[in-house]
Amino acid sequence: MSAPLVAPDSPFGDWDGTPAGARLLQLELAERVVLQDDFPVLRLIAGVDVGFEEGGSITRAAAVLLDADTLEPLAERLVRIPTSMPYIPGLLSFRELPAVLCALAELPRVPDLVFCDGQGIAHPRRLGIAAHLGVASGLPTIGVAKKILVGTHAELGSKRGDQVPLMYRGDVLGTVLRSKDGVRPLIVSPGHRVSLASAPGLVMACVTHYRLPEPTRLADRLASRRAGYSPPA
DNA sequence: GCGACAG
DNA sequence: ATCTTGTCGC
Repeated sequence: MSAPLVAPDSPFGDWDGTPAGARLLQLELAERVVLQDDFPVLRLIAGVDVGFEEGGSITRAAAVLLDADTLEPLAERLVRIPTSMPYIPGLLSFRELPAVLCALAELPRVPDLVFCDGQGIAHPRRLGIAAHLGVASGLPTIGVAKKILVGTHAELGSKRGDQVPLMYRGDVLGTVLRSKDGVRPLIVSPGHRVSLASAPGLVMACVTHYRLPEPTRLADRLASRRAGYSPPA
């Protein structure tokens, strides 16, 4: 048998490398997103996030595996890869996904659900990095962003747990969620194999004493190489 | 044409 | 995201 000539399984298939091509690919991949809950068991949750070194030339992706019930970290992995694309609003996954997939693959076990820093379907073409990660990995994912990319929403209460739908062009694309009293709300949207209705609850179940849920909070600490422990108990 | 714009 | 000390506020 002949050895495969070329088959570098890029997470972007046959992308031509241009921003225009990336947008077209997003439209195709968005059709594969499943917005129904599909995770029979929920024992392991992973959190992923990205950071940079050397003024941006090196991309650092962190993946943390936690026990879904106790939220105790079971394992964490960090990968460093040369940055291949600049940040372009709406095309974030093309810059960060390669590194994220590597870090996720390094985990000792496959998670039942993945929390990703950034938007899920709350995106111009319904394919934020969390949704793209879900379609690319096949895993259930939820996007947990700190800011809105697109969409508007009604006024939000100031107490922990308060939430209002994020609207965009007549559709509900996510939930603006107050994870703690008085803090800036989180923008939660389904990535893949998770419904719009259950995403907020899944995120709140992972919030302890901080604004960010444990999965992405720990991954964020690792990716941004910020040390620090978690005092209050 | 003029802004807005995840990380 | 990242560059960076102290400072205002709950």
